[in-house]
Amino acid sequence: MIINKKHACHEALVHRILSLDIQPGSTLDETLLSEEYGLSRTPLREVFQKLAGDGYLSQTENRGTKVSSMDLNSMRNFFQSAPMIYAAIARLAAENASVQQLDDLKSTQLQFRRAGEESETQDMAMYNHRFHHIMGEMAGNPYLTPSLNRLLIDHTRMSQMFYKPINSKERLLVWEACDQHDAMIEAIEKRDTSAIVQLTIAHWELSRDRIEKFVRPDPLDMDIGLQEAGE
Amino acid sequence: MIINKKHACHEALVHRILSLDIQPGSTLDETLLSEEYGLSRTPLREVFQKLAGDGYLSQTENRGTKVSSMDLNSMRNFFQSAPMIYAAIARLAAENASVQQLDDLKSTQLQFRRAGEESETQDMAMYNHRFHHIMGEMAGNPYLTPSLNRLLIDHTRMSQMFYKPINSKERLLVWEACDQHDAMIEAIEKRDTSAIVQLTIAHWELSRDRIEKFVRPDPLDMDIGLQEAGE
DNA sequence: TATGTTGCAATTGTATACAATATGTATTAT
DNA sequence: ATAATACATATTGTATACAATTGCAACATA
Repeated sequence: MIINKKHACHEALVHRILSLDIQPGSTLDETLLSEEYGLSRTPLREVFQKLAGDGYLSQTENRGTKVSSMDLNSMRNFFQSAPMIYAAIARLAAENASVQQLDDLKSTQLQFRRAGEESETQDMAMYNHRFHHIMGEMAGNPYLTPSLNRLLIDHTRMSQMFYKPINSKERLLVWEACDQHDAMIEAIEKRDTSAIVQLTIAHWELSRDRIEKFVRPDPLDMDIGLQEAGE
Repeated sequence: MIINKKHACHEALVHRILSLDIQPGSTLDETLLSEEYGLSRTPLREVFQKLAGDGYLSQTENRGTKVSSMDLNSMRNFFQSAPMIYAAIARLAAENASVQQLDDLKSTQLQFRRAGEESETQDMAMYNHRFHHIMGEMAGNPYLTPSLNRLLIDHTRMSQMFYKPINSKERLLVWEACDQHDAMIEAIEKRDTSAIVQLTIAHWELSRDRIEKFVRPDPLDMDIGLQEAGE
């Protein structure tokens, strides 16, 4: 293997956290995981420290390590700050993106679209995550990327929570989001800052509406609703 | 002692980095520091990991730990993103501050002013740092605070670099900044969001102008300048 | 002289044993 | 029966020995 066990463990944990395989708020067992990934507790703890620094985990002294929780309060904060950061990152990305980064973004977008065609919702969420993570790298602003990455963690986890089962109507929205990615790539290539900001806001609103729609779905048929209320 | 050696080491390193006692870009010796702070390499490395996660240090695999550098590029990024984050944090702080946090802020401001009266520039920079750090806690937005705290690290370090020797004219600006702090406290107390944003922008511009003034000072007397150029 | 190879010293990374702290359970006293 | 204490167990934190990697320098070779 090219990369070492520590990296493998790090990547695996990131994936498991983003995919909600390990639920928000659940505590991690050092001994168990160290055996699972074939390393001793010392390097595993270092992985924990790094993941905690990146916002995946939260550590309490003498009381172990938990996966960062997602309560109502953090969701409120999320919706409050995401648009600003996303827009700022997008503008900087368009200004500073290198060709390698653009290639990286394009190939990620290809994989994202392919996952969409095959309805691999889990993969989609991951490639979407990577897409926006690369945008952060393009921006290259070490003061903003930490915020972006923390937002992305919870954005991806919400995706997993909220739009796992896709019905036929919602599929259209997925393709719209996918097309927006393509448009964003084009805007970055042209260094069109106003276009990328516009697109990013539209992209955000689409995502937000989907989440909102899931949280507050169309009400049931009145008759049924009243019957249930009167039971 | 109340807190343990690990915390003490963490605090000490933070102080030494912010005060430029350890210069940006310099590498840290694990063995040396572990002896200095009386702990073994394992917990010291954990301190390193945490400080790296917070942006104080940067680690490269198999190649040790360095204090985060401050080059021209990072300064550009700093000036680009600081106002946005500061303003957003200030608004949220005014909306969400608790009474304990306000008390904390007030006592920090008292210490800041006292340090100013005694011309303890080092202490001033530290209390100023804490002042704005508390504002971040007041905002209570885990997606924005990491960016704020990264900005504050370099903002404080720039203060140390740039306005160490204070001349009589610049003293007035210091008092202006100090008064702005008081006004900010008042605005937070009144939950006056538009006032706090205004004040924060003014506060930022004052700080920025001082740094700019230092980087690009008033030119020398023309005669002298021409003589030197013709030598 | 420039380049590449080999070996040594220094530094970083990992495993494991041990210490400290927390948690759960049983026992005792009221 | 309940509360408090003490003990046992599990988990986290630290020290240290050992392994792996890097960087440097001396040497050889083209």
